[in-house]
Amino acid sequence: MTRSEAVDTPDDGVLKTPDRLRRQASRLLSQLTTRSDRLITEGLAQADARKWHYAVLASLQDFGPGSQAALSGRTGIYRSDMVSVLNELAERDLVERAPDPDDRRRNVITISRRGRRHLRLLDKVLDDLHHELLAPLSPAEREEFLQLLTRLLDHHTSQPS
Amino acid sequence: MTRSEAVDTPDDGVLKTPDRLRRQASRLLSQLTTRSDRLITEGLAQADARKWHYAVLASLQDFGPGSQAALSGRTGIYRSDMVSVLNELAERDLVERAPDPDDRRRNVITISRRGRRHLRLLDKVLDDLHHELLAPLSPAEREEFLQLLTRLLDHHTSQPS
DNA sequence: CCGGAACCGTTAGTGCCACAAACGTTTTGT
DNA sequence: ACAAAACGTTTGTGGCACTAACGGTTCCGG
Repeated sequence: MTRSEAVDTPDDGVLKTPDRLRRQASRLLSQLTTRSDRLITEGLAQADARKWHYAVLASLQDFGPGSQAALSGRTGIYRSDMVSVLNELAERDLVERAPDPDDRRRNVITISRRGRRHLRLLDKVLDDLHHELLAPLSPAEREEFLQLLTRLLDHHTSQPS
Repeated sequence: MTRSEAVDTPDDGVLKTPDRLRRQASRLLSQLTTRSDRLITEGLAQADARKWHYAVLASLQDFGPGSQAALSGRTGIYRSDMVSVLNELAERDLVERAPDPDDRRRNVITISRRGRRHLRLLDKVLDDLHHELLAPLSPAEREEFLQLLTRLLDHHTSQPS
């Protein structure tokens, strides 16, 4: 009978996480984002895509051709990382990368016909994935959730201090 | 006058992000989490801590000493990564790591007096940081936000399929 | 008109995080 | 008694956000 606890500590806290952790917004955010990222990444992988592909294609579709720097600005992807994203897109013939005759520093990126078709597919795939991601929320709650996220993000992107 | 666009394209979309991206929950989540993580990481760094330190210390305080595997379960930190976290905590004398005489596979991790004091400091620091993180939301909205996050996370941790 | 500053795409590399694989040691189940 | 499992540890992987530096090009001020 060396086990001095088992009586008044009914072995409850085996896998339990402290409440202070459970209620931390930062922790909830990062854990949920981990799940969300995995969901999206795996879903897009089945369409031979990564989430950045979608961002670039959507930006091209909605705002027209642009330089890599412009795409970086629109999508938030770093220009360093943009290179390999465009390599992947170009090698799948979803975009065309051509030197800009007016400014020989630049490449002009254009979405192709296949790119447009692929974008429609990805739109559908992502729609389904987000349905799965937000499954437990009612339509009104989803809207509320997006609003809260947007407000928080706007706040922290405009005044980073 | 070779610039053939500037007229009917009033240079609107320079930094603009497509609405489909702006309204993607997964994207909002990961962007906000990036900001949140940076905020927390930098804030904790000023207290010579990382966020995992807090998770481990809080778990020890709330549920008592435990093996590294138990701490992994409580905090969600992988056992591989737990090693270096405990090294850092032990080298700061915030926890004690001793072999378990009853099961020589295990180490028993115990929070120290200094650890308890440090945990109180971190609690305060994190409280301030979360105040900053959630600044744009009213108290009711913060509660709503936490609820939504919790429900989503619970849903995706219980049934991962 | 010329020289430096700024911009462009690109390469390489950093640090953090979630996670997987394998290993020696020790304990457990049958 | 012997295989299976658990434990702590080391090492490695892949993704992401981000920095630094580079050669090439264009812009701008004197």
